[in-house]
Amino acid sequence: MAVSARDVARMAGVSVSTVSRTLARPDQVAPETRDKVVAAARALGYRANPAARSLITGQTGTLGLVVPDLENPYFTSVTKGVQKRAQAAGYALLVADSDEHSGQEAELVRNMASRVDGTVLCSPRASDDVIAGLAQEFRLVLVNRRVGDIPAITVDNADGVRQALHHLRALGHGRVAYVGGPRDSWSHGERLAAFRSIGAELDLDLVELGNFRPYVSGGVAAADILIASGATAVLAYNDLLALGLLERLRQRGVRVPEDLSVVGVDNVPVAALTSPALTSVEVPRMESGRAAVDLLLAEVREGVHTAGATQDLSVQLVVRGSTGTPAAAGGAAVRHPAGVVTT
Amino acid sequence: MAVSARDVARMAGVSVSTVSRTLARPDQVAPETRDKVVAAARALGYRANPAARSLITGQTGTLGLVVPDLENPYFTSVTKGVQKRAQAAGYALLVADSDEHSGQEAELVRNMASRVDGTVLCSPRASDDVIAGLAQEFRLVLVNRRVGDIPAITVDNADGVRQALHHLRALGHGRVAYVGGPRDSWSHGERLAAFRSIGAELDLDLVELGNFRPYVSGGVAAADILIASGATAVLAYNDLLALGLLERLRQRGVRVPEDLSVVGVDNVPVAALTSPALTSVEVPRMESGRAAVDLLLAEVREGVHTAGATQDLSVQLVVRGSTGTPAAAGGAAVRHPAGVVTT
DNA sequence: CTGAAAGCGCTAACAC
DNA sequence: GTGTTAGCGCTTTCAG
Repeated sequence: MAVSARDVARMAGVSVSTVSRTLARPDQVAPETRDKVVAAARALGYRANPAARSLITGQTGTLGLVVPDLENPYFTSVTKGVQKRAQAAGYALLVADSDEHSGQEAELVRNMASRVDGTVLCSPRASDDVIAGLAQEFRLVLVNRRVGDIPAITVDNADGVRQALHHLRALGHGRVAYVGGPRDSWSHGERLAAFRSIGAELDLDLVELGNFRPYVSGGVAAADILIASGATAVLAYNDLLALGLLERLRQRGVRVPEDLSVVGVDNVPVAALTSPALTSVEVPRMESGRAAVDLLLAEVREGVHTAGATQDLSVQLVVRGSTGTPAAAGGAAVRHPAGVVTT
Repeated sequence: MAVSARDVARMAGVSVSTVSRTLARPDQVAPETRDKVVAAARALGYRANPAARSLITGQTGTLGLVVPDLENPYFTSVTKGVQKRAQAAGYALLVADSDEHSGQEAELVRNMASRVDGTVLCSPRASDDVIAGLAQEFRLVLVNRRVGDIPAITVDNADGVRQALHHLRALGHGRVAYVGGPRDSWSHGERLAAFRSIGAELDLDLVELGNFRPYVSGGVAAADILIASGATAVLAYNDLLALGLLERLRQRGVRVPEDLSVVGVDNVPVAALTSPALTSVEVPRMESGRAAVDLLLAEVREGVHTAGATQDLSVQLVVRGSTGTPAAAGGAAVRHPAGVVTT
């Protein structure tokens, strides 16, 4: 067994409660007593047993995180952000992966609930009802999802789509496609809605290609449909999909950006590495994680449900090689001169 | 407060110990009592408090994982493997990231030690002494590191390098460079040693380019030195480095694979997405994580230190577009006809 | 300022 | 088969 407070107490010649008090509120203890205790604790390498502490305080000193897929570089970054912030605040981090399976999310949250002081639920695919139920039972912060007034961190999806479409429009594209993500993804819903409304505003000829799994393979699957659609530009739900598109387009001999322009979302690190490099809407990945932890800790510490405390982070289009002016090929001619400011 | 065993006991009309027993060893309880208890537990949504349980059993039902960098796709995959296996075994997973800082590793392990039943320490950069000390104090399984007879999962680095060099040799390359990873990385040491010995065996003209941080930026930094070295082929410590090489080589107008062949290690998913796609030594990423958990659980369950229980996983070169026969350009002529079998 | 006492929720002997 | 008892290691009143 590890060294306990009793060992420290014995060595320092004080009682267990003094040991506890010394570590919790050093100022309420006589300086010399404190020194003795601290010395003994250090000598023995004492670390308070978190289980025993939890039992009495009701706090675990641990936070939870549930993501759809750890291998998706977007979630990887969010995870890193959450981890760093939690660590900085002295909290440990429990991580679970739902494998893009909406049914598992609630179960995972429930499983970790008794081990954590609060949970960050990132990009959940579960229904509003399920999430609302969870939030009622446990301390929850959502990322990339809005459900009632549950505290949440989101990004300005509509603005990202706006930047992308204005950019494509400015380049002269007339017919633009959207390769959708998971049907149950809230972000997908937001992006699709923005695609429709902003595309209409810009008088763009829109084509929706359907829903695809948010992996490279999804993009590969969507590419042929895209080619057949006659669009000269495409916005993908995320970079993984866009990367899959790029891959298959190359196979099919469709040149990017000469024949077709591609824009992704997330600006994951690998987007810069393909050739041509992928143009993408950068979203603050780590920052979302950090902000979520801040929200969670604010609640934990104040013990209150800071209802409605949310944050909508801004995004920024990063233009790289994969967007360009439509060529003669299958391309629509430039119908409107470029002149739209893309902020 | 959540519902406790006492609530269940009261509702079922039994004692607390019967509740506990019913959940732990249902067969040692009368069927009808069991039914009552189970019904009550379900009705109340009872979940045993893990802190209270830990306190008495000394087990936490949680495993720990420490990696150098969550954003490195290699570690991401290991993490996913660890998470999946832990989850499958009914364990929660605590994750910490040392940010490639060797000094932090011991601290992170210590911090989580009291919250977990054991820790997977992946690719640690710390010294043997530090790690040996840690292992003496806590239950530890190493990944990509061998220290004494601490249980460990490794991959056959020498064989990977062998496959890569034989492949390059078969293609006719005579002068081959190695772009090293972190000096403190055990895998780097293994790969470098194999590069030297196998390179010598093959009568290759070897050039060592030094140590670089295992990121894309490291590869970018190494590329110019590589070009100046006159090598016609290069093996990089890992794919991130290789990707950085590819990026900078393109900028410099060096054609891959015509002028220079590049081989990476890990075969991370993005290796397939560049053009030309990266040839890489595939290592079992998730599998390493799963195997590590299996080792850990074996110890936890048997309570014994299965000293020396280790596993060396095999690897496999994946040949893609980025390796080819050296061209006239800066290239050494084919000095030995290709004829080496690359297994 | 410090110690004694009570108990967090659970499990594990030990009786019955 | 089931209840009673005694803690696990810690924090926290409450006395002194």
